[in-house]
Amino acid sequence: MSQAFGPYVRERREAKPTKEFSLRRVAGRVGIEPSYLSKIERGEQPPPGEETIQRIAKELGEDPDVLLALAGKVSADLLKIIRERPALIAELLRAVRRTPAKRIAHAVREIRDGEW
Amino acid sequence: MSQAFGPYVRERREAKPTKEFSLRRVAGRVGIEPSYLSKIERGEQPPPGEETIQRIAKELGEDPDVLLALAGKVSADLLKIIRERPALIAELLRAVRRTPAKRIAHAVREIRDGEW
DNA sequence: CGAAACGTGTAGTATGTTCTACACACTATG
DNA sequence: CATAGTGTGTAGAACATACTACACGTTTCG
Repeated sequence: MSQAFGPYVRERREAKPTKEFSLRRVAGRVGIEPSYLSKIERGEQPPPGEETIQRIAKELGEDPDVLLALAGKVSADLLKIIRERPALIAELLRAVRRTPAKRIAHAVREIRDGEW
Repeated sequence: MSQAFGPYVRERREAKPTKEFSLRRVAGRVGIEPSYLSKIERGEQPPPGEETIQRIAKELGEDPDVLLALAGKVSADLLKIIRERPALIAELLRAVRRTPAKRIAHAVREIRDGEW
């Protein structure tokens, strides 16, 4: 669960063209110790907490949900959505487990735009 | 988050007609210390871990997802479903956030049975 | 009435999570 | 070449999570 997150972040960060994305500067803007980010990127430490991951995502222009998933986590706001109607949403999630992306996207459109 | 779980479990357990549902016996079958269950039911301790909640749910015939929600948690298998396709499922969940239950149930049926 | 079962109080413990602080050796640059 | 910046190593620490072990007084019931 934690071996994918670090290297991915490193790769994304190093893909940036400017010197503004040195490990130390990114760590500084994210608000963590450089040594901590270093260990995380090399997978020596497990991924940081959600808030820190959100800031890393913003900093690197990555999708927070994807980054959180790589860290084995799920965004707190999604958890809240589930907890508000657990039986219903659990049913929905288990229904989409093996559903092709196309079909889910179609359902999203229907839900949003109203299908009647 | 934790003040609802305990009392709800207590109420459900005490609603059982037989002596097989004494705190001690339930704790025994669930595999935890009676004093621990006692404290949980009175909200003196936070809810137990997911596995324990699952066993309590089974023992009392309750919906595990609902019990987990009362404990401020979400089932690990649902988290896995999200983590497998984070962007897509996150979009789906945020789309259903304020959608009436009826409409979600309709979408579930469509997803399951195929709407074309 | 005595033993078994009851619920609860007290006192811990093991493990995981999420970080900080600082020193070090190397590299790039003005 | 001095200095600023780089990534990393070591050593922890604060806090949360998820429990156990056992003793105590009370109630139930054969």
